[in-house]
Amino acid sequence: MQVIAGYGNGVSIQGRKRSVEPEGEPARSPCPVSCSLDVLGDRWTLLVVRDLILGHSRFKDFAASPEGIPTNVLSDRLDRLLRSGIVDQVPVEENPGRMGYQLTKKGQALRPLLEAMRDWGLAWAPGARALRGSVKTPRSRP
Amino acid sequence: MQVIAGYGNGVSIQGRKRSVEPEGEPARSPCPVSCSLDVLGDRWTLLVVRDLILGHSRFKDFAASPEGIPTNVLSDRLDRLLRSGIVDQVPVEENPGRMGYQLTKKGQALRPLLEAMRDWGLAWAPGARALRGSVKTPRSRP
DNA sequence: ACGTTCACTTGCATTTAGCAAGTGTGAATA
DNA sequence: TATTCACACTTGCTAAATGCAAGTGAACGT
Repeated sequence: MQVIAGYGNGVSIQGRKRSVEPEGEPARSPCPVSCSLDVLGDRWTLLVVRDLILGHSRFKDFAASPEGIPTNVLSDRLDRLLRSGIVDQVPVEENPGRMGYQLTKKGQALRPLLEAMRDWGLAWAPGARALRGSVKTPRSRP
Repeated sequence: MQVIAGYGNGVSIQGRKRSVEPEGEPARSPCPVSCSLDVLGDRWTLLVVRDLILGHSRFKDFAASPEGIPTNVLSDRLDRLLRSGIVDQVPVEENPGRMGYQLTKKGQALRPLLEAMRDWGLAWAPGARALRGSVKTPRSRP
């Protein structure tokens, strides 16, 4: 489901802005870990968040990431991220009328989680290695 | 696939110890976040790790968690966790001959990740609330 | 005006999740 | 010893999600 051009909430600009309806499924339990996994628990969602943290903002950029997310899955994940308030849409600077994605406050709050995941991966996952342009822990300037 | 009684690695004790063969799929990319998600990226795996951190060690305990993991999925996740070296099996203390699960060092290293997930859930997930016996940040004694 | 890029959608085969029921072994009980 | 019970799974089946290739239409560049 993805209403493209409609009245009501999520006013469309040239058939590009998705309508953002609140959300779907009920939580499996009140456990905060479980609730987080209800939103983030799959193989792709956090990779999109990673890309957003790295500064990517457009569909093609997410699709071009080395893991190769299928476009229908990407479309679905962006939709969920919008509905759960982790990202929102803004007109692309160099090209208004085209929409890009960015993290909301709620989404930016995922940075420590991504960093923990990166750290564990570096320490314990066999094939992982530090990458140019990977998520960095912010440091106070010297 | 789950060899129950066999010679070779993973010597069985009364048909309860799973054979632990290295692992399956190749990494999607060398990104440490992606590599972590290759192992942890689904709706159940980290809930099992949470239970292990909470001190649970047996199949029935995981199965009894409020999220209600199906037993076939639980079986599969324990298998993967074993193969990826995040948990191992030990005889249950009060009842040797019965096997329980526990975190390895690699698995214990997931604690910061779980804590980050708990923190984000508490701060941003609608239905989340702190639970008795939930994952706690260890504090230095006063 | 025309072709290209972009952001998706659609169709379809394969895989995984979810549910209920069944199986074999060890432990407890009669 | 025979029965029952609990436990740790497995099996079978349906529904949903994933993965891949191809298609669509608005926007952009020329």
